[in-house]
Amino acid sequence: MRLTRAGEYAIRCLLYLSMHRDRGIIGRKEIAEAMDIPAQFLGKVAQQLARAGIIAIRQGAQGGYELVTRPEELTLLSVVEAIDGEIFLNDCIHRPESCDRQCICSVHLVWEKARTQLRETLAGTTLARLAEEEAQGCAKRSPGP
Amino acid sequence: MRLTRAGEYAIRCLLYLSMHRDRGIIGRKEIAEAMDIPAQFLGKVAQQLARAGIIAIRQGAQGGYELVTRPEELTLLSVVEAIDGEIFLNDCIHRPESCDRQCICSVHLVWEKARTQLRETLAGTTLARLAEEEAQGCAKRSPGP
DNA sequence: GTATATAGGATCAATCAAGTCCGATTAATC
DNA sequence: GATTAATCGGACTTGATTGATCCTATATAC
Repeated sequence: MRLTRAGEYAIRCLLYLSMHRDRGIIGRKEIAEAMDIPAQFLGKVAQQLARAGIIAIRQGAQGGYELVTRPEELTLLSVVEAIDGEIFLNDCIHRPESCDRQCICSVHLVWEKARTQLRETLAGTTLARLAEEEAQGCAKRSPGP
Repeated sequence: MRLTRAGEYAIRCLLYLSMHRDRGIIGRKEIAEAMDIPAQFLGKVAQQLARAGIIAIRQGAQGGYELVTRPEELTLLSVVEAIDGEIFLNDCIHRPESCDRQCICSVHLVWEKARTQLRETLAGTTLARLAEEEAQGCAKRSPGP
């Protein structure tokens, strides 16, 4: 599973919104410029985030995006899966019907384990924590638990 | 990082070779038929495995492929990386120059951690163990340590 | 020398990623 | 209410990648 650009942009956008939550609605253009995201493309990404219930979109003048999920409850996993779909590492696990071989299952177990680990790692990281670490600056990082 | 078909075929091929190691050189056609791999495509995959020093290829009549790495020492990681290249989950980690943003590093740490976990899981699985589990049949699996 | 079998380069169709364009729509403001 | 600001959302483009297949060259057993 590869994190696409769209997924990366989604994380950046939400990071910005998390760090400026007190300001409410923030324009797409501001976010795009601050976080180096093509503005039009951000529009696409934002639509998906809105459909997933992560942000709210306000159209018209003074419109923009607003976080409607608490950053403490927003995990990287939900962000990535809202954009790129469910994480899977190979076709056979995602679509069992694409692989009718019965005896590769020992291999599948390994991939299943790897997938679970990956999802748990992403599920264990909240936007709130990322925003906090960003605010502290890059010099003072901690790898976290 | 997505396991490609080529990677899946490589694993199947090596699994077959591991389970029939005593027979030495085995023809491409036999492997292809037994493991449901397009024969021509297996040729491409085999070339990469040979370049990585995992198998030896014998041309000509009675030619075929032979395992030259001990299955006990052959890990899923080395197989996958021989075929699909080094595992990475996003561009920014693979090519740091593609992302000159300084303050996404807290995010990068998470991806780095996930990547390391994934590689360790794959590195902890040998072809020997997979072959053994295959031999025992699917009904009697154990998730492993 | 002939039959057998892989090597390796070229090619191809399908899919996907990443992004752009543009008319439609919505909302604030004068 | 007209204007202006801003996003929506579908169509489109471009480039890369995947998953093959075809064909000629080459190597080997017999």
